[in-house]
Amino acid sequence: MGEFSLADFVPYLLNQAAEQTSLDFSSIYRGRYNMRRTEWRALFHLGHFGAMTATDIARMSKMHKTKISRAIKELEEKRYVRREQVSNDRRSELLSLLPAGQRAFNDLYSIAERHNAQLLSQFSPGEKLILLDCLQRLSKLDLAPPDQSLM
Amino acid sequence: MGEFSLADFVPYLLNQAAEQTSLDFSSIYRGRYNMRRTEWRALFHLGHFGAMTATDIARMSKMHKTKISRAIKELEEKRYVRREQVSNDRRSELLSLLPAGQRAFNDLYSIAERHNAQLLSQFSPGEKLILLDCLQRLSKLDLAPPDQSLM
DNA sequence: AATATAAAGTCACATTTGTAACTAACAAGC
DNA sequence: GCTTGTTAGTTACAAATGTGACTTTATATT
Repeated sequence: MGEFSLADFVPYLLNQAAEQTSLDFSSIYRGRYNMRRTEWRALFHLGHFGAMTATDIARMSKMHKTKISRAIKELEEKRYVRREQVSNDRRSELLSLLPAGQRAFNDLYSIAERHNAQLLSQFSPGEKLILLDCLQRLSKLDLAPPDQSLM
Repeated sequence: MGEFSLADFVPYLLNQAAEQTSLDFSSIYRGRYNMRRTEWRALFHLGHFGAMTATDIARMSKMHKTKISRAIKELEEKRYVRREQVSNDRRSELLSLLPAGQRAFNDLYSIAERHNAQLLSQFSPGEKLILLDCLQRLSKLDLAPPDQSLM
């Protein structure tokens, strides 16, 4: 590798890009639904992957469990999410979207989709493939759906 | 448009990747020099680009000026940075590294370099080129608001 | 059964951040 | 001179976050 510049420093670049790309979208879920980023993320997981526990969300999103706890509390007060005792383990609560939460998710999801498409539109198909693959590898995402049988 | 997954949502991926990749490095500048991330970033800018004002750092790093202000205050108390009245405009202060700051920068810079090389080592040369190029384009992107009617 | 260990989730406290108001210095217009 | 507006940087207060302790429940060992 040749000369090392700030412009080639990956964590820095990722941060800059993350700031830049999430700015306008955050104003939307905040303005429309008065949601914080952690709430949007939790809602996204529940809407996209279906009902799961707070621990599942924490594992998949890599957010700390206290952040999840607070986000869920907010979403519950907004009547977006409900808790259920579903297993024989009374410690864990299965979270699922209520109608209002489902509507908010559908709305924001479609906006996210368009926003994402717009961001990616500047890249060629080959660049898109490599970019997404590299980012997934860098983030070491654990996107495996929750396996109930393991719990 | 095909199936849209969280794993393909660029702002989300960027955030995850940014968190993941800056984690181990942050423990270094925190453990060795008791610096927060904003301090490290400000120090990085001063070390890499040379003396500049707080406003310059804010503009280049896209951090808010209050964050910069607090970071500079900390760096000044650690005797890493000094302020100078250099122009005829007495509002602005030129910031530059003091010897201890320069040493900290050199140390951390070389670690960042190795850390970066290690992060990139998992990618092929072609992937590296595309990844860095895409990230640079994403971080400089100035998107028009997708839909004004949303506000 | 009794004990120890661990997990799900919450709470309390301290740190960090965002927002808006603020001071001080400049700059333009009248 | 005097406004009016702008910029550099700081401060104060509110909001968000990280950390660790805590409660309750489950599991493993003896």
